Amino acid sequence: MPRPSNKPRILEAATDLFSRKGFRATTVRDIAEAAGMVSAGLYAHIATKEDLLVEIVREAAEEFEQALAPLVALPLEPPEKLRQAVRAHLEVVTQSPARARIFLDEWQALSPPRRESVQRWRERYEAHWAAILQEGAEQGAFLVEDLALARVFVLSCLNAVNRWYRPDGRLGVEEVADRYATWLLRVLAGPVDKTNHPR
Amino acid sequence: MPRPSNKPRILEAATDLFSRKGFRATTVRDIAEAAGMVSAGLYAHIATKEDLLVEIVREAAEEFEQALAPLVALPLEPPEKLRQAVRAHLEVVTQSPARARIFLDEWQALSPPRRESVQRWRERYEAHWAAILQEGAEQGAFLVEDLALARVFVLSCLNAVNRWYRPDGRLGVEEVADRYATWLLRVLAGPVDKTNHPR
DNA sequence: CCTACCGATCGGTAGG
DNA sequence: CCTACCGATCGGTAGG
Repeated sequence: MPRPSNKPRILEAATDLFSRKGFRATTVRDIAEAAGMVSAGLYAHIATKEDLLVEIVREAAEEFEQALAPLVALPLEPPEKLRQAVRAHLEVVTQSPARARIFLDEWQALSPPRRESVQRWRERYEAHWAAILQEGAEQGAFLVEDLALARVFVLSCLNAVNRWYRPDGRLGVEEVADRYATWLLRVLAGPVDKTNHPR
Repeated sequence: MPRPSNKPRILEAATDLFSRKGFRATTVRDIAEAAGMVSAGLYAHIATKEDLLVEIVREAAEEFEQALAPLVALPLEPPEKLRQAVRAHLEVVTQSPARARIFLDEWQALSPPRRESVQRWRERYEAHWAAILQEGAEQGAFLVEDLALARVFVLSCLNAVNRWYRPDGRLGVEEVADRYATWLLRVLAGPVDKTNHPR
């Protein structure tokens, strides 16, 4: 009978600590204690503290990827696709807040060789958003002038939710997603000129 | 004749290092070297490394405050006031990027007693934005349903510019400010219902 | 602002 | 996964 490894406990402890205190401010002794062992015991499961951070970032990247990728291929009207993408992203951001925070911010503590692979994961995820916006622009549903800037704008708003959202707060994630989607669709709908003046 | 103190050099070095590497990853030896002295020499000017961070956050808070406060009292139409506020905020964010980053993020490395005064500076600044939005709502120019959420939304987008803006990039800060202001005004203009269907 | 230094703590290893 | 430990580095001080 294989008894359960404690690796998941270590990852869980590190995720919580890295997200709350930051990678540099977290010691291997902190992690070991939270996982119920002494610091030397960690090294039966990991090679370095930095590997732990990479592994958490990878988990988080997969979580974002799996939330969004299926949606991108769906045959939806662009506004509805955007609305569902906003909801999917915010669900990850609010329901795995520690992992999400590490994917969004704390990966920057990695040293250059490992940063680059993380950067590729991030670019791959952002490419899904580019595709959603591109599709909306091609179909004439999104009239925004600068798609690259619009993508940055959209993801800025959404990612920041990770910093302020609290599960016991005034708004649930569905409410935030609905309002944010509505607002972002106003941005993407393009200039509204009720008087039909030429611009 | 009072010769010029090296305190400004220390602050400048610490601002650069804290913003690039983070507070925890920056050593007092790093700062001293960048300021042209040995680490013990720092302590002729400061009491602790943390004091240095507090001082930088205070400088940054003042810079944001001085950019926005005069504007808030001006007799401008709400959309124009918002546009000018966006520009003022983004100018600080892009022209003092290191200081701004410390005001926006790195202050969280402070331990609880000092964090609280920083939090008050931040709340004071955010109150100006609340006032701008409130005024627009009262005058009927901004029709957004949830002013508190709108303020978070607006500041999220604007603050994130600090993370991606590069002086040698495709867009200058004026262009980013103009487009962002346009987009945010679409959000704040409220629902546009060209067909006059009831909602 | 420098030389010299300190106690604490860091990430990680040896050996079982 | 533990006991025992290591070299490096940390923020900061003494004394001038």
